[in-house]
Amino acid sequence: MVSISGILVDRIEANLKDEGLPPLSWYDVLLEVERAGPGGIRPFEIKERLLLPQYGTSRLLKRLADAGYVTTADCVADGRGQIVTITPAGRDIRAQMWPVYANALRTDVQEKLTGEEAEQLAALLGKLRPT
Amino acid sequence: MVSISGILVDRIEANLKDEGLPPLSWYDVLLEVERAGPGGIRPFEIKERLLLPQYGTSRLLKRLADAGYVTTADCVADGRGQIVTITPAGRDIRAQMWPVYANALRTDVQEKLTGEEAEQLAALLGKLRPT
DNA sequence: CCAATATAGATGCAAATGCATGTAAAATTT
DNA sequence: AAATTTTACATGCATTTGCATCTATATTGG
Repeated sequence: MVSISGILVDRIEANLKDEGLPPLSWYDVLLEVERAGPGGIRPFEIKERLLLPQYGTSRLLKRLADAGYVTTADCVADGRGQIVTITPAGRDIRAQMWPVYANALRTDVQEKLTGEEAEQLAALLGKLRPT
Repeated sequence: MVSISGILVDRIEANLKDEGLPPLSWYDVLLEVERAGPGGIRPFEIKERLLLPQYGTSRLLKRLADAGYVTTADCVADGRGQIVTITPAGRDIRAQMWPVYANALRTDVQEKLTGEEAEQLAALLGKLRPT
């Protein structure tokens, strides 16, 4: 990543790697799956919410499943689809990632921005997020 | 790219691709090389300014050279190093990329932010940029 | 009901990236 | 000035990404 605001993401990635934790994209997916609760979530929903390409979603989920962080089951309501649910290990690793995520933002960002500026930034970036 | 502000970058990338133009990273490097003027620039300087990994810089420059957008020559003052300069074709392609870049920002960003907000965002992101 | 089309997901192949390491030429140390 | 360390850049290998395409099920139109 180069240019503009990739800096934030790069910092978080670097910190996660230093801690021996998975990349940020895993966090995003795990969060969606965890939020979905026991009913699980369909891969295409993850794709839509995270704006990931279809093949990216497919492979990310494969890696998460291989790592034991999610499980996938055939969807009874739709023979084409799957239902993804989080495992205890998945919950656990996401919990470990969260403070690194937050700290990377707090440490690196607050070094250069005031609290008010950080809030403004968050708000502005939030507005950019496609609906 | 997922998360936070990668959205901006993704949009620009998508627009560049639609126009059949090279990726954003090429723009960044070309801009540095062009700015350096006839004296050229050393790869390690590009690496430092763009926060690219060393191997990434090396390969990016190779692709740019293969595409005919830059030329590399041995550095007389330092036997280890090189001097990179832009070619007319390089200047040209960067000029083609610029409006796409700018428009992607203007179109996608200004749809959701007021002019004032856009300026704030640029200022905040600028502050994050490591020196 | 059948044909055509759309949707969910997987995957082969090529290109890009990350990591570790290699080579060669400074710069520094003693 | 010889030995050591640092700096500049390249590259082999594994992982990841992008693109195109494939399979299978669902939906829609006649």
